[in-house]
Amino acid sequence: MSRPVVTRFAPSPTGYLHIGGARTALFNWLYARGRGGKFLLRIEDTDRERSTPEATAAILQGLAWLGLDWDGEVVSQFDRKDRHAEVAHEMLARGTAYKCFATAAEIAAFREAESAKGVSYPVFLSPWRDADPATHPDAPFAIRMKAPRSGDTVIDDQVQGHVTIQNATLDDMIVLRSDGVPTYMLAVVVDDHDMGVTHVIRGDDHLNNAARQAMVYDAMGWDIPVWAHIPLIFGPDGKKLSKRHGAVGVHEYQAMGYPAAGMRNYLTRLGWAHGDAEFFTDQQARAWFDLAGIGRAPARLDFKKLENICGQHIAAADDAALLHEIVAYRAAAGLEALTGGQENGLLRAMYCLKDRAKTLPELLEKAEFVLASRPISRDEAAQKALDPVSRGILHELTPRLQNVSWSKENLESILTGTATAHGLNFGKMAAPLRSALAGRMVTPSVYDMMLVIGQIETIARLEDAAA
RNA sequence: GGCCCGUUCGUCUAUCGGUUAGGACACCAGGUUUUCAACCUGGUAAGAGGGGUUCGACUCCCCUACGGGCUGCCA
Repeated sequence: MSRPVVTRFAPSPTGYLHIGGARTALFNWLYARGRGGKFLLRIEDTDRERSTPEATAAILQGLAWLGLDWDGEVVSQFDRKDRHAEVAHEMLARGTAYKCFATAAEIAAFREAESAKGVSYPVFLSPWRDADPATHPDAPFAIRMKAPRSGDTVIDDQVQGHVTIQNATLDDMIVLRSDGVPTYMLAVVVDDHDMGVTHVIRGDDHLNNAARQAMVYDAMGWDIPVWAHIPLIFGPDGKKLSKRHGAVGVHEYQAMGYPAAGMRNYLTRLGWAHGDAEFFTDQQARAWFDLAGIGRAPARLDFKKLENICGQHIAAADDAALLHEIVAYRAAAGLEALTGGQENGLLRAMYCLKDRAKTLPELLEKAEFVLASRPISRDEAAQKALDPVSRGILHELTPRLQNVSWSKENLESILTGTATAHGLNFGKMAAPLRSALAGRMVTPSVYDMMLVIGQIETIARLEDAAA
């Protein structure tokens, strides 16, 4: 009985990929990928005024960054307008739609008159619904769906449950405009049907529309897909997400240095739960994701939790993969590309870097010791750590490091030995060492730094600092 | 205005009529420590309000409040 799952993401190309849209795409992707199904992409570009190729490119880029791959070609809704019109005419032929000659001005006048009379819900009832074709004028007409005027339409939604909408509150929606251009309400249904979409997972701003769309499916005798209307995402203050909240486009999250795996995990968990699972891999997400686990209330963005999750993913990431992600991040953030030497250094240092950073820029900050080259520039705190006494100790240290085999054990005994000789605990001595080696005070362990940059470079930097 | 949806710790959530309402992030206190990150121990903290139904409601029903959505020849 179970047909293969086909889901889709259908953004309109009027801007960047919104974080909420990204989550919708992610849910669709997870659902399909977890079931061996297909995940399709359709660009709803029928609004020629607002659609731009740049926006389409931005959306594709955003999906690519998040690692959401789609099956087949990207479908352009605009390209399918002839098919939409064909369906509208078929509805006409079936008698489930009719020609309406009412002009926009007439409809506007009707609404105005109705609200003036105090009617709170002016549903426009076209006088042409049951008109004799013989009375049709030779004028432009729109095609309206002949919707049921009584009774209820029940949407069986996987997230919202059974939602009942009274048909009397719905007007006969236009499926084909008088200029022959199909409306969105018709196009979605035709496209979803033609593309074989079995599960429609989308924002709950479409919940009410689902009733009208169900009518189109019925009018054409098509199977209604499984519906799942998911709540929107709110800003940290519980208000609708908008630009004043800061980052709303996924590209901004990339530029802030959140790893894609962390974003996927966080976004999956936002509005969906699988028991107490908080941190999980893509494999687990695909295996666990289901419609039943989706919550009904809008969720707020929480950057602290995003960071925490991202930190765990950075720590768990493969070194080479992490390096690639860092390279991409720097490009996205408009930072200078790393040199080959810096990349190699990063790779060697990754083991002591990745479990101390929650974001990529934080990792890079702590990697300064391997990214910088002599002479090491020091920030203010690092300069303060190099007082005369400290310099003296560094100076005294270098010969001891000269003829030693470079291992953590040896370094440990030399450094702690020197510290105790001066009546210092190791913490006191680590400060000038950090300053000398990295030029800053927030770094990996001093042993790790020395091991990574090597004996010669270590001694050179200590001598520089002691001078 | 009408219709539709929603409401558990600050936040994300678990619970699917019977629990001392659990976990995670954040926060606070203490510990560890080589800075940061991390880690260990403990702690503060929730069913919007009001009615029902029931032996028993966070859970089912109704009302109110608040939030959101839809109400276009926009998508």
